[in-house]
Amino acid sequence: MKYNPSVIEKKWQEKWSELNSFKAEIDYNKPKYYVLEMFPYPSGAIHMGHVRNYTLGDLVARYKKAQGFNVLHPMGWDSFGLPAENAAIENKTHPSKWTNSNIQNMKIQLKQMGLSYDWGRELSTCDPDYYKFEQKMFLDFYKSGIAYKKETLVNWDPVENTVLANEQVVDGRGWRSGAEVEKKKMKGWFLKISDFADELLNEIDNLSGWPEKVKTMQRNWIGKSNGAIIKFSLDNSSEKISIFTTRPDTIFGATFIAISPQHPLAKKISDKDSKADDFIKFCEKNSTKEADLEKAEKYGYNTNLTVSHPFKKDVKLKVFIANFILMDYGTGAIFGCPAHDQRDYDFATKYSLDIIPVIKTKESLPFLGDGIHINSEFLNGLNTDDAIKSCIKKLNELGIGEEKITFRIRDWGVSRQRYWGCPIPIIFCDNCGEVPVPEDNLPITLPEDTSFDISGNPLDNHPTWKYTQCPKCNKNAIRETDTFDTFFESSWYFARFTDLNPSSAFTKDAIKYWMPVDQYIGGVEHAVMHLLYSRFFMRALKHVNTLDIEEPFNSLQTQGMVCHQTFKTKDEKWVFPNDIIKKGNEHFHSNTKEPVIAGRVEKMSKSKKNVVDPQQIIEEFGADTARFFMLSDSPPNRDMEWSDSGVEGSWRFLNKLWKFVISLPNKNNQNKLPTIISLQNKKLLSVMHSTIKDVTKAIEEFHFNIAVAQIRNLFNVVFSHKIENNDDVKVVLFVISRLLVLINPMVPHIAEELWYNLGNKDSISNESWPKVDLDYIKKSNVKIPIQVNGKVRAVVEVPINLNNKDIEEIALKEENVLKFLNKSPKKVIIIPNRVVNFVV
RNA sequence: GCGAGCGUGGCGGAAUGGUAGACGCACUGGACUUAAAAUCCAGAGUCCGAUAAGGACGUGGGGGUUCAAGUCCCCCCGCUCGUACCA
Repeated sequence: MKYNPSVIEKKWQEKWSELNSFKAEIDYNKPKYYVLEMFPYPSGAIHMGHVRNYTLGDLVARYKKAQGFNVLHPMGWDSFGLPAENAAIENKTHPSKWTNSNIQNMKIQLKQMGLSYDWGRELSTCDPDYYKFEQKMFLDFYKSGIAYKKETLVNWDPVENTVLANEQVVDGRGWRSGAEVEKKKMKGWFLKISDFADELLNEIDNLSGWPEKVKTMQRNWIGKSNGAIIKFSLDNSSEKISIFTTRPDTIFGATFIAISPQHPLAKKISDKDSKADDFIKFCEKNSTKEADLEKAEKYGYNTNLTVSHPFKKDVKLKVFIANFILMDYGTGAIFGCPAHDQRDYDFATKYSLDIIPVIKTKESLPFLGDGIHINSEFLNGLNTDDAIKSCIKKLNELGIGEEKITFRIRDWGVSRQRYWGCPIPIIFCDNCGEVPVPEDNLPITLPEDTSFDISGNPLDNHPTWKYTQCPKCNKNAIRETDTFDTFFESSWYFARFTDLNPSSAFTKDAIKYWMPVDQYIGGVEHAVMHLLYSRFFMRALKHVNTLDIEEPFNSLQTQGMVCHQTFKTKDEKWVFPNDIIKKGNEHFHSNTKEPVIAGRVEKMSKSKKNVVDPQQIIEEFGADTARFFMLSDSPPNRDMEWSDSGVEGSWRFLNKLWKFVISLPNKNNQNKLPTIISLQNKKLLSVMHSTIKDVTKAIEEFHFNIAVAQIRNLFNVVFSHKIENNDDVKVVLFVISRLLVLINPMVPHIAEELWYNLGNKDSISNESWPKVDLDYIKKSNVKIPIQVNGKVRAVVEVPINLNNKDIEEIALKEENVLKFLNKSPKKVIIIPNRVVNFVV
């Protein structure tokens, strides 16, 4: 019988489906475990990133099931978003049609991977039955003040008359039109994540199951800073400029003021000063991307206005409008202290402004460290901390400033001027203003007859959709034509999975039983935004009494990218790996036979053509091989390289395992060990028990590649085990059956089939995780390296826990040790059972 | 620019501060075969040495802490992710 994955994989997928093997139901007698992988955007077909993500999740789900947990493992579709709209424009297919056919296709592919999902809980965010609930959530947020409208800057394509996503801005130009992008002010809906900033920050400390790097990134993103507001009086005016600073102690080193081009004062100035207006317009010719803004050269415009120094009335500071000051941070204005800030220093040098050191230092300026203050009147002689306190006290006394905490995090703009998203349930009435849509009228669904030919927002362009009556006064009114950011949908889908109840978003019992998600798995690229928005959303829903959850994800694992070698022809054209023929170390194009240059290993991307289609791998080798390779090569949190030879290695291993099990004799009872166990059998059992221990540990620690290595190692030992009598057979059957249980979460189809071949009636998916017998692992001897000056000169095997004196004696009998130990050692370091080091 | 992470043989990667390179891939030799593939057995970081014993070197680069550093600290280089309207 040959290993034929296409037959057995289909067989077991059907069986699991028939038996409802992975259906999750509340069971108060069992501990629950909720495993979730980030749901995919239905782009058309699954790619290797999905295969990796879902293989990791499936391993956890199946492992936890074997551990006796009641496992919830659902899957759905993050189906609103920009690509559907682009497809509509390019291929003239309606977003809903395109999206749903993608979903169908991808669902078939996911099923072929043999993932243990409870498909009864499938959801799709573009379904009105899903998004109707978030319209209600938005109305609750609106009524409680969490949602509000404000003006913001967007990327505007003046040719297409449309708002561009940052992604659609390439080198400052619209991706389709090529027109220079402008910043445009536009009103949009925002959620007050800033009200929750402090709580979101503090609670990071309690996310013990999260990677430190993600927590650090979130802390930095929220960016709490303690500082002060200082009000500067504008000369010859009653106007004041409020600035925010984290270093009020350097106030005597202030030599200029800089305000954002979007600052209200900048606008006032530009009304009277056409050059200022030109400068502001110049600043607006940049994308809204932070990286672009920061990398752009720093410019300032001297407004010729001055302010007085708050503590030295005769000192005048020039007021600049500067392109690097963000209106969204602090107050949109700063004072510049060139001596102690790099950016201020660069700016002052460029515009020949004074540089006044106020902290004593021998180092060159700008000096960014702490120290004793000079040139600072009442702050002289103080260190930084004391000077900050002292300065704030004085500001308070004079009524010109105060202590202030600001956050870097900005409120979440949820408005998108697009069709393929959830409509925002607000109506604008000339009489009544903003009016929320009455809950009885939800959901507000998208019109199906939409044209994507005209530029701009299709909902706004639609001939009838936006026209309606005001729910309050019944007069003609207009609907909000913005739709939600798709992060809105992904901020609560995990809670919705606990119960797809048609009448309410959540049910109390299901939430209480299943939430929070015990293990969430997805790409690092979501480390901040999606994960932070989800944490915020839970709190916002709690605030409006919809849910009683704070932290949605108990434990988080982030996976690395799937990479592959790139290939280029001589004339710099990318070539698909599929079209490559390898001869020795050289590569050739399969059609043209021309030599091809092998490039770097990079993240799989369509543009570089270094993609391998999972579908093809599954067809050629089966899902188990694909899954096994995904797990075996790299630890989950690191990037991995997809290699053909690696896949073949996995394929070979599964074949070897198959042949070995199929050819075993006397497969009747795998649970009976012989009454007397021979030494060689004892050794095998010992390896098995330490493997169970190590595999369990590796899985718990998310080091799946180590788990794979341990299992392979156990198999190598069984494989070379001498089978000479019936006792040996019994032991090998005992070991191999447990090996199958260990490997089942990785390669469930072959594990099921071999389990069945061993004579088992029940599915291996219902089998519990093998237990470790520590008696088999106990060691009597231990190998200890003997070092001289930290270099290993011999290794001795001694009884475990042997006393230091005896170990030293044995060590000193080693010839090679004595060779390097020409005088008596200065010091002897003995770490019991570990190491002996003679220091000469 | 800023924030975060990563860097170990030819390659993917193992290593509670305690024998660096587990396991796998590629490779080499052997068995089987008319031959090849597949499979099985064995070898292997680099250099010196004899193919041995043994030694020197070796975890991106430079410095430091320690009896002992891939692991801890400082500086630098390279790559990757995020940077708020891609998901």
